Amino acid sequence: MAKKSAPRWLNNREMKAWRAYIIASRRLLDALDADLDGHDLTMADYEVMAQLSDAPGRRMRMSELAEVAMLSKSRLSHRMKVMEKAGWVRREECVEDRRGYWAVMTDKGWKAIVVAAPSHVESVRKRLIDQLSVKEQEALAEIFGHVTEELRNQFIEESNNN
Amino acid sequence: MAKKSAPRWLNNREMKAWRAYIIASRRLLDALDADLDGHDLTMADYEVMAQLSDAPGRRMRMSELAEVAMLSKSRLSHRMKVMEKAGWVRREECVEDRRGYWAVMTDKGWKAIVVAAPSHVESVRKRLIDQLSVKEQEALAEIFGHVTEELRNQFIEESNNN
DNA sequence: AACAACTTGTTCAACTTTCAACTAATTGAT
DNA sequence: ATCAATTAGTTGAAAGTTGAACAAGTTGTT
Repeated sequence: MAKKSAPRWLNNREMKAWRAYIIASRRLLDALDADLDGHDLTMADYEVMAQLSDAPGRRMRMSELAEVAMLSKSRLSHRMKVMEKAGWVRREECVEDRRGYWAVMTDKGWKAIVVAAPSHVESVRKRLIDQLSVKEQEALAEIFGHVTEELRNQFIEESNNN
Repeated sequence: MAKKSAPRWLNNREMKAWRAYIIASRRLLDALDADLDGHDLTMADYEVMAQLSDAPGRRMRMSELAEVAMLSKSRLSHRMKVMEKAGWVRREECVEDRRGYWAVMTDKGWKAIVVAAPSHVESVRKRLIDQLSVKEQEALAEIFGHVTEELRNQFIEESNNN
């Protein structure tokens, strides 16, 4: 991020887009988290549980789970300890690669996510999705799909330029 | 969030919009934070400093600062302690309301934000704004402006229905 | 004037997240 | 086969965040 030339400040339109996005996102995430509160879940934990419940056999390697839930391995490790204590997941040694572990969703965990999911989806609808027209939903997918893709490219570039 | 009727799951289009948004947002925020790392700032601290630098006299009441920077009072209080130790801000007793304090940006803080800002703006451009067409920027502002407004309405409704 | 209700801002303790260090197992090159 | 390099995952300490409790000041009502 070294700078040479004069900074290209955001013009009025750009600033509006950026501020609207950052403010709404913060508030939205707060609201969604608050809605999940009654289920003893945060968005991050919900994401872990949701990903796990979708995986074949409701089990996934720790690393892969960290990846898809967008958590660091360390963070996932700590959260798993908490969720394990709550009886929602369990860790099993991995035979194929004896360094590794399987994160496995328990029946209790499955029941918990089955109860939480409808209310969470309703919350996502109410706070975001149902507020948007079909066109806007499509725009959202298009815009942010592109942003993710570009972030990935930039990450690769930056890795190479070391 | 009490549920009665069958859950209205997200259809394919809705799911795409939601997932694209949540994934990109997480990655984007991570990237922006990483870009700020060299300036010893997080996004949250940057926001505090930016708001303060915009305020008349580069000073603002703690509560108002917490409000505009979207932090809890408690969190702001803690961050201020850290930033005060770094010499970027200072707290002054408030004469008009003797319960209160002014958060005041120091010269050192001003210099720090003046250095950080161009690089942060460049980062926001590169990761988001410059990736979007004019139409997309306008769509973003429109969509998320509306989401924030609606969140506010919902908050008021929910407060009344207690 | 009295006092309840509210607001400002801090603090403490519990909890969460980060970062670097670490063990153990696997991979790849010679 | 050996051994350096990489990968999987955990840990512990430090830093950050939350939420309730609190002191002190202000406001509004009677």
